[in-house]
Order: sequence, then C-alpha cells, then structure tokens
Amino acid sequence: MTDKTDSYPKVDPQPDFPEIERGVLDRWKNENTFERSIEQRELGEAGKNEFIFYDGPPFANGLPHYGHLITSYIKDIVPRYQTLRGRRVERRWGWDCHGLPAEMEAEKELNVSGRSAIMEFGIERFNQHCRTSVMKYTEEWERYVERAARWVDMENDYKTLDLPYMESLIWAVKQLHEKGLLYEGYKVMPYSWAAETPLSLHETRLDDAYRERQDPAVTVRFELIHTEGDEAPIDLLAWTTTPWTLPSNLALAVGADIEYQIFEWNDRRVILGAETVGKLEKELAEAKPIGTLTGRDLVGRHYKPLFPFFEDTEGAFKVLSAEFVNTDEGTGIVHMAPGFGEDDMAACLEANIPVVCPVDDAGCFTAQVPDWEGLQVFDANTPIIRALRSADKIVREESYVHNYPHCWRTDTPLIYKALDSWYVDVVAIRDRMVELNQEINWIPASVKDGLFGKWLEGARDWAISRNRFWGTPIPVWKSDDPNYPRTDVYGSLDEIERDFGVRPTDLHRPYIDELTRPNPDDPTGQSTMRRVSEVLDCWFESGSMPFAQVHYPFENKDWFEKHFPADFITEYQSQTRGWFYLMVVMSTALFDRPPFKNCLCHGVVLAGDGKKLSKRLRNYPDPEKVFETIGSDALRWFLVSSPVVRGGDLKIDEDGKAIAEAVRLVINPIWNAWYFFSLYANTDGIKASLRTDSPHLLDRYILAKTHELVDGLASDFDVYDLASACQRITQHIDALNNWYIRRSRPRFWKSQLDEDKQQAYDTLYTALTILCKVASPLLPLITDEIYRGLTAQESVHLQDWPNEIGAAENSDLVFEMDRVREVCSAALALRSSQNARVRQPLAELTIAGPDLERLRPYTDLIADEVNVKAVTLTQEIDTYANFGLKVNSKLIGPRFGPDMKKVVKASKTGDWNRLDSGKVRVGEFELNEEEYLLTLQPREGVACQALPKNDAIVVLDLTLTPELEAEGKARDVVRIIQQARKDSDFDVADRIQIYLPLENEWREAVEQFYEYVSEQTLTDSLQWSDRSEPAPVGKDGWIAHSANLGGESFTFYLTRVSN
RNA sequence: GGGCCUGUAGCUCAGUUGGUUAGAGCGUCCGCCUGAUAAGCGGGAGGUCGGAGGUUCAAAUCCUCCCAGGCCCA
Repeated sequence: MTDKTDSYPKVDPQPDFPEIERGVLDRWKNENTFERSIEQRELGEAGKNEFIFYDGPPFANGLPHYGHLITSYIKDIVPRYQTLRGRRVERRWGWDCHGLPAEMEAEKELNVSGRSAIMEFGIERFNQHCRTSVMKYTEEWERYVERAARWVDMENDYKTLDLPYMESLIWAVKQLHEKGLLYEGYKVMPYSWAAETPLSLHETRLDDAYRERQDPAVTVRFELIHTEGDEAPIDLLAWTTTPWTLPSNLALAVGADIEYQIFEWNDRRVILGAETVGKLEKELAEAKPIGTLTGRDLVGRHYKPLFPFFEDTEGAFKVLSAEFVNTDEGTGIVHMAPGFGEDDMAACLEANIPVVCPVDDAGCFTAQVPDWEGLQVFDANTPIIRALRSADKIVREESYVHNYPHCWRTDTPLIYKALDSWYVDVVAIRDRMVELNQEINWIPASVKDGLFGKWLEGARDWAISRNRFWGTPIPVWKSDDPNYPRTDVYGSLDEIERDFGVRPTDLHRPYIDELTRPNPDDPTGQSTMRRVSEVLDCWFESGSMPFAQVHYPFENKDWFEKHFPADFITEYQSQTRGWFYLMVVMSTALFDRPPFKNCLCHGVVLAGDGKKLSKRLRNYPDPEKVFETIGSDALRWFLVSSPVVRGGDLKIDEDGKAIAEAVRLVINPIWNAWYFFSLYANTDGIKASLRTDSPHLLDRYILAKTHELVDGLASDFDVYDLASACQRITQHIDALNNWYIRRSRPRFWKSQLDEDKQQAYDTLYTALTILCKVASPLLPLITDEIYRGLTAQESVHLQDWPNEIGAAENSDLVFEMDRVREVCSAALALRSSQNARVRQPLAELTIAGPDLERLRPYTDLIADEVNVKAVTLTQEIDTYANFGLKVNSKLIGPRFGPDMKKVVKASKTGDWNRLDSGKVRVGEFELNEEEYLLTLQPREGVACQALPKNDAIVVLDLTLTPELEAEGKARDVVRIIQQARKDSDFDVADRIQIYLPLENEWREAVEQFYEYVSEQTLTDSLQWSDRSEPAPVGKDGWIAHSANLGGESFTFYLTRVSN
C-alpha cells in the first residue's frame, strides 16, 4: 500500500442512500445552508431580484401524505432552480388555523357538539382549545418537510390567527364594503346541519363533496281546488327526493309550454307531464288517458295544502310557471318549498309568496311543524311519507340513488336552507376575473380556459359568513334597533380603538363581541351598536394570504405593491375551486390584478389499482419508511418525473417498487460515475480541475453534451416542465456513463500520468460538477454529497448556474458522435446476427453511404468499440446495397391526389429511376429533389446492417486469419484473468503472478500476444503449468480459480506481487 | 341526465396542421460484453391504436354513434 493522500473521499460503490441523505440534512442544518442560500442573493434594485413564491395555501390540520409530498417537492424544486439562477427566493411557511376543520376537531376532542353546546361550554374556552389544537401536527409536518429535503422557513412563519394577519383581513372586508362588493342577503344556501353553518358554493364543489346517496323519492298528489268546469276532483302529481321539504310546500311549478297528460283514474283526474307518464306506467295501468293540456292552462289554479302547518300563508298554494321546469326528472310538476331551494325561492318571491323555513340550525324541525318538531329532517322523511300514505297522497314511492353534496368536514349530507348571510358580489367582478385570468400562465395550459376559465365564467356570489366561533370575526357592527338603523364596518385596529376606546390585542371572539357602543344615529340613546355574530369563511383567509401574510397595508405597503403578483405557486388541480380561485377573487376585487403569474396544477396520487389512497386500506407504502429505506431523492424523482406534474394521475404501487426503480435507473448511475472518478483519481493521486479545453474528441463530446443538458434544463425549468427536465437528465446519464466513461476507461487506467490522462480526469470532473449543479433541484441530497466530495467546497445549493459551459457548445460534434453511436450499434447488431462474438477481433468494418467524411476522425473509436482492425468509409454502396425510394407523402400528396396510390406502389415495386436533373421518375410521374429520399436496402446474402435512417450501411469482413483467431484467444484469456482478479478482491492497481495450465493453440496465442495480456492484466510473471501439477495454494497467497476456455475446464492460480 | 377529458405493447406514456412499415422507457426472453456500475450493449417477442360506421388518394389523428373509465355540473 502506498501512503499517498487521497484527493477525494473513499466512495462506497453500494452506499446506503438514506444514510447519506441524513448526513447531508445534518450538514444543511449545521451550516445554515438554506438561510445562506437566500441571504447570498441580492435583493436587487427595489427588490427586482426577488422571485416571489407563495408556499401556501395554509392547510388544515391533519397529517401529510403523498399528495402533500408531490406538492412539497414541486414547491422545493422551482425555488431551488431560481436560486441557482441567482434570484432571491424567500419561502415562508403558513399555517391555516381557522375554520371548520379546526372547529370540528375541537368539538370531537372536547366532546361538545353543535353551536348551542359550544355557547354553553363557553366561546372563550372553545376558542382557546382551537388555538392549541390547530398546532397539534406541527412537529409531524416539520419532520416530513425536513426529511423530504424541502427548504421552507418554518420559523419566520405566519399564522392566520395572528393579530396582524387578522387586521389585514378586516381591512380587506372594509375595502370590499367600500367598493360596494359586500352585501348581506337572505338566500338559500348549502347548509351543514352537522357543523351548523352555511357553506359557500365552492366548498360544495371540492372533490369528494359529491358522493352517492340513496334517498326516498315520492310522487305526491296535490288536489286542485274545485272550479267551475271540473268534471271530477283533479290531482297534480309532483315528484321529490326530499320528502322532508313537503311540509314547507307553498306552491307548485309547471312549464308554461310543457304538454301535460290528463288521466281518468278511479273517478278522479290525474295530471302529469306527457313525456313522464312512462315512469308511472305501473301505477297508471288502470288509468285512462283522456286528453292533454299545456302548463299555461294550469297556472294560477289553487290547490289544497298537503299539511296544515302553513295553510294560512297569504298567496300560497297555487300553480306557478317557471323556466327551470323540465320533464327529464319527475313529473314535470315541481313542488316548491321556498325556504329550501334556490329556484323555489326565486319563483315564489316573484309570485309574492313568502318564505317559510321551519328548520333550525341543527337541521331539526321547529315548532312551526309540531308533528315532527325536534326531528332531524333526514330522519323525518319516513314519518312524513307514512303520514302522506295514510292520507292517500302518495302515488309512488321509490328509492333513488344520486350524487348528493356532502359537508367536506363532517361527511354529512348537506341541506339547502334559507339564511341571512354576507356575500361578496363576485358576479360584479366576474368579467374582470376572466380577463385577468388571461395574464396567468397555467401548467398544464388547458387549465386556463378549461377547468379554471370555465369555473370563472360560472362564478357566483361568495357567501363569506359562517355562524361559527373560531375565525376572523366579520368586522361589522349594526344597530340593535331597526328603528334607528346603522351599519359600521371597521378596517383596522385604529378605527376600532377610535370608536370603542379600546385597542384589541386579540380580534377573536368572544372579546371582539364585547365591544359595543351607543348608536350615534339614535337620538334616544337607547340602541346599541353590536357586532354581527358571524366569522369569516376560512377560504377568505387563504385567498388573502398574499397581502395578509405581510400585514398589508399596515406594514410592507411599498414592498407588497412592487412584489405582487407572485411569480409562482403550485397546488393540486382541485385548488382551482379553492385557493387559486379565491386568490383570484380577492386580488381582482382589491387590486385589479392577477395574484400570480405562473401556476402549476399537479394531479392526484392514486394507489396502484387506481383507487384513492386510503389510510384505512394501507394501499400505499408508508412515506417515512420510503424515506428510510429508499430515500427522499428517489421518492422526489419518482413523483416529479411522472405525469402527475403535468396534471395527470400517478399510480403508486403498494410495495414501492417503482420508487426503488429511481435509485436503480438514476441515482445509482450518477453515484457510480462519481465512484469511478474517485476510485481512479485516488489511485493515480490526481487532483482534477474545472476546464473545458481538452482537445480530445470524447472530452469535447461530453462537454458539448453537458452544455446541451444545461441549456435544455434551463428551458425546461423556465417553463416549469419538470418531467421533461427529468427525462433530459436520464438521457444525459446514458451518454456520460455508457458512452463517455466506458469509451474513456483506458485513458483512466493506463499507467502513464500524461497530459491525456489529466485531460480525461479534468473533463469528467467538469462534467460531474456541472451535472450536480443543474440536477441539484431534482436530486438535492445526492448531488450535494457528490458535489462536496468532488470539489471540497460548500454546498451545491450555494453555487451559481454553470453558464461557463457555454464555451463547450459544439452541435456538430454532438451530431457526429451520435451518428458514431448509431454506427456502432448497427455493427454490434450485425455481429450478433452473424454469431461473431465481440471479443473476436475482425479485420475490417466498412461503412458505406453518402456524406460519411465527417466520421473520419472517429474511425479509431469505432474500430475499438466494434473490435475491428480497420474501419473503411466508402461511397461505393452498390456492392452491398440497393437504393430504395422513399417518397415524401406529405409534400406530394396534395399534388397527386388519387394518383398517390400509383406513386407509392411504383416506389415500392422498384418501378423508378433517377434522372440526370436530380429528379426521379416513378411509374408515369416525376418527383422533384425535395420530394423523395433515397434509402439503402441491404442486398440479399451480404453481411450488412443499415443504420436506423437507412442512410448508410455497415459491412463486416468476417474472414478469420490465424492471427486474428490467436488475438481472440488471447483476449479470452485476459477475460478469465480479469474475472479472477475481481473475484480475488484485488485492487485495480495490484500487480500479479499467474500459474496457467494452457496448451496448444491457447498457449501459443498467449505467447504471441504476451505483451498485450500482461499489460491488460498487470501480470509480472506468467508460468505455464501442467494440469496435473499440484496447486501452489497456501503458499504465498496463491488463489485458485476455475475457468473454461474452448469448452475445456481447468484450474489456474494467481497471487499478488508484494511491493 | 348534461358537459369535458381519457382509452395506443405486459406496465407507464409519446405520437406535430391527416402522410408510406405507430414509437420511447420499464418489464420479459435470447445472445454478447465487463479494472466503476446488482450495471452495460445488441436483438427477439409483444399492437385489429376501445368498438362500429363515415369523410379522404391517405385516419391513431377529422366526423357520427356505441362501449369503458375519470372529472365537472345538475
């Protein structure tokens, strides 16, 4: 052993990648690499060098899973890339603390359920619990985020419950108010009776909100009040899937132009939509159709109330005409309960029918419906149907399976219910949102005018109030005496302090509710200004994060105005209904700008069978286990190289096999290149340096390839095409490992330390360090480990994008070398088909075709790769091949039209010839030069192989001379010795002695090529032994190896020469 | 029920404004090669491009209908 000092660390050829990753993570922590990567970048003039990234949305409490991981990786990759390019990218973590998720969790933990229970329990105590409970999973998140190698500032985070954040929110509310975009309305809204709060429309459109549910559907008869001309009692048949709304029925609606069928049935008349009679075929079997009428004829008629509860309601119980009525579902006669349907309410209000809503906050009937008072509406379906049945009002009862909206937090079916609520007038800014959306670059592009654009076009007003406790209070105070009305909206702590004499230190309920003051507009001094009870929808907070996180406009006013919109955000596609959407709403309403410039909508991670990931079914590998057994970089690569970053779905197998594949196909090859470099550099005692000026062909090639990689990656990253970036790296690794390094091996292991060797090391070093830099966003841990090993410098993440490689650009060389690789492939394929093993040298390879001169400098390389003594380039192809004619259909198609068939047929059958003019005659037609291509078709019986494009062929001379055969044998011997060296665990530089029992032509071959054999195998002394001679095992470290040459097995011996 | 999307090799996906013989990666089998690489190289098998019609000289590509799956909306 020499006592030289190694220039590079000793690299483990089969390392424990998770262990390496932990080491890198520790270094980052100890060296504050993340912080420094930001701080070392200039802010630039007026912060122009900042790349604005929103990490959000602040998410709900709950544990991270693969869906979050893919988001995390994208959120890490883009800022890392921008940092490499010299931008300053702050990454600030946000916690969403308010809203239903938190309240539901608290209800569970405290075992209090419902609004009244919470009031009893005490809002203060309840909110106090929420405050601590929302931070419950902080540690898990921190652990996951760190292990995923995601850089984000969790110390300088923001929380939506912070006073400054909330102050910005009330500022926003007041802004909306002043712009006339805030109003209070009584409307039918989706209502969660379990959470006891209305939901906004978009919350019902979140994924998973709609799911299948079986409900009773009934067809009910409503008896018209007799008028002159009625021959018999007349019933109108109406159909509903919400029988619980029947007690609140106040009207029926028909379509004015719809045709209705009249039946005679048991001395009564029954009317329903003519197109719908098939649905009641069985029930109407005995009924006799006796005529038709149109809806118009029914409008205005009165009918008897089904139930007595609202029988005195003025103007009710009549037939209305409504646009929305159709005959697709039901009977074409629609039962209307204005308190429980949006359309119902609109139609009834128009007909001056008042709204009744006999259902309380918990979804139970009130005393207005005494028969079922206190009964939850879904539970009331059955008794209501029973009552109707006994009154003979039910014509048909069925079970109906439909997609029905559910509360996204409590999983309970929603009801629709009339409520007072605060709204943002989104419709007023809708057109502007659509316009501003055009300024946003969406990835994938189809989201702009598809998923998101269509959603914007259909945008409705946004109900922002929640009848709940843990949220930002709506900053509106109203007079408690309608005789002296007054409404005040507060947009800052200053304003509150001005009017109430107190500066709140916490804007949460119940403290804020304690602030009251006499109504200034009430001369009697009796009425009081009190805050309305609601809090804000937590999506209002998510949508406001761009400005609220910096306490705009109270602080950072100038900064925000110059750094909005954000450069980049990402989340999964459904956030087009959530975070993306609400940021656009807020940003359009408040700033008349889009909130972000680039938005990547990634897809959903599914289980291997295409189903949703399910904690219960455990149909996916545990992420923490993947981190610890396969590694974070592998998982990152697996996710980011997949269709999921282009908006598609990604299936993840249960055993994580596909993730491990990333190690085998990407991480290991990069590592092996590094291992190769370090192994030989240390053996040679060489220290390599960065340079791009080696004159060697292979060096110039790999550097030019590296330049193409750098360029290509920049353009991929610039358009956020991460999957393409991954593919580019995979292809580059192939060129680096399986061409450059493989072809360059002799240069590394030759014994002389000459300039060529140094150039090889320097080039490989340069190629590797640059690869590490540009791949660092995609493989942040492993590239950092290698980069530091290579350069002994600081983290790769503190480096700059390697623009210097531009000098190595050489597209001609890359083109030529890629063609050389094609030639070699064809030659090896030819060897394979001719049973000419590669170790057997052949005399000559001929490459025939036009324009081959460019390959002249590469003939040695080709000869070596293909193992031939000579490579000949020739234009004389007639000996080996014929020309084939390939017509350019696209060009000539329009010209020939129907004659195309003849042209193609003639070109295929050989009925063509070249003309002097450069044109070609095909059948009876002529083609111009650009309209065809000549391809080479190997002749029958010639050992040749065409290149993929058929523009050249390779031919092998398969004649074996004794000399060639001997060399082939010598190479076989070299091979068995090398294998033996390897099996003996000898160092690559160890010199050896051999004891070899070879005879006849094998011995002659080795003797003839002894110099070659000894040089290749580092053999100092070779002794011929008799096969019967006893083995020298046991003496001087001789090791026995068995081998087979020419079908004969034997044992030979070798040992290290001590030095 | 309506709208949108998808359906191409065992798996995951490319396939430009229609253009001759539909590609890639992975997997699989055979052969080869191996002083870094549980690697590499070469080849084979594997497709009625979801189905049926139509337009066209020419259809995976355009049109119609149907089937299957997904998303969105009622």
